[in-house]
Amino acid sequence: MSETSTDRNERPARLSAADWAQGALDLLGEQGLAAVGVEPLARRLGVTKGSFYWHFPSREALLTAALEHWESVEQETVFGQLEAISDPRERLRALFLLVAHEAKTHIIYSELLKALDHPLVKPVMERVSKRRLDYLCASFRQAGLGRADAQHRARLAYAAYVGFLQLSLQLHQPRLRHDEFEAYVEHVMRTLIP
Amino acid sequence: MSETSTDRNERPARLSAADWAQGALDLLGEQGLAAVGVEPLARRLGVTKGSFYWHFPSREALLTAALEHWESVEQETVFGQLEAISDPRERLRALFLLVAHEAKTHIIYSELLKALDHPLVKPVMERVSKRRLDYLCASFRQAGLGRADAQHRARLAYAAYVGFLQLSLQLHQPRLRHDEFEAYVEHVMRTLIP
DNA sequence: CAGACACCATACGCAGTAGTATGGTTTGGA
DNA sequence: TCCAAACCATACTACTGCGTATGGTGTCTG
Repeated sequence: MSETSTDRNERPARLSAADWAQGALDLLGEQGLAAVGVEPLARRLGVTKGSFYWHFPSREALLTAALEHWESVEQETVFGQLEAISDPRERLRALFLLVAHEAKTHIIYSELLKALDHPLVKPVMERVSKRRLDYLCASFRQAGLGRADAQHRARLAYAAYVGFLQLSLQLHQPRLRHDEFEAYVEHVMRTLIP
Repeated sequence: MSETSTDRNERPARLSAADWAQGALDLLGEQGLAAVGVEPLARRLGVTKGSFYWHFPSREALLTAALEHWESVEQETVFGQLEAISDPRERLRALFLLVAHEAKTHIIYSELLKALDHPLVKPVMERVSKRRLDYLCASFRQAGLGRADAQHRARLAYAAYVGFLQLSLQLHQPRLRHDEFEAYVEHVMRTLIP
């Protein structure tokens, strides 16, 4: 991510605005939005906030940049691989499996979900959630459901996704074993995919 | 809640520990756990923190008391009314409808869900969530599902509940109109109740 | 009526964070 | 080589929150 770093590994590296934004996203995924502060992040990156305020005018600007970057990456990450699959049922299955094997994007999504009261987060999440919901709804329609049913089923499936994230990532729940988890995903797909 | 208040209305009231705990829950439901601070809450109650530290030794103690109170009330509020219904399918329907018409308990539950990283919150939520999940699982079993299916269906239903809370309470989502909302609940029940 | 106790205000110390000001160091290019 | 820009450190101010110390006011009781 950082072109300005030495070939070696770490220490004597100059930072770019993108490095700060990426660091913010890392911290966000690990400890939540509240933990994304200027000084903590600076310590983490091995510099002081004197560096930060050269790249960004404020903490808000950092969050804006980080969220913007996440939102753009999120698009292709989640939906990019699914465009190829033509059969809607198979595509829904693939989507469930993709989402189930928790990637980094989902961790960040989960943390952002917990920070929906923040004015910078809300509009981003509204856009992302709406896109996903619409995609789900369209897929369920293609799978044969009627207009209203598809909408409701999409909402249900998406709520299940969100709830699963919270319960499994945050609460460390009985921490499903791998096979048990696969069985759960199978059950969900059988239940929700027409 | 406060026995020590004047018959009139507000101002010249002495506070009890229970008043502080209730105030903490109110604030928690409105602005999240992070907003439950000693001084902010004191301002809200029209006193200073000098009062607070007479009733509680620390902020932690306040949170502990508030969570304890919430957990005990939560029990009867959610499950109390359902014990009466014998038919498992009808009981599940009633549960869905009860939960769907968002009460105050669910708002607090939702906020606590966003604060699961907090050491005082996690054990409480683990207990509450486990009780609810077990209850759901047992009901699905009584409704005819096998052992594994009941467990998975319970997990799915509970995830849908959690996700619905986050999406509808936090994100103000297209903000379902009343009839549309009822239709959604109907769809969920048709889909999830065997 | 006079303590005694419950409840509260005021004032303080300490720590953490946002943001500013300013000067120092490194780097690339003329 | 030398300058200018990019990058960073240090040292501040201001604010907010937790917790403590201490003294004040209302109320109940003997």
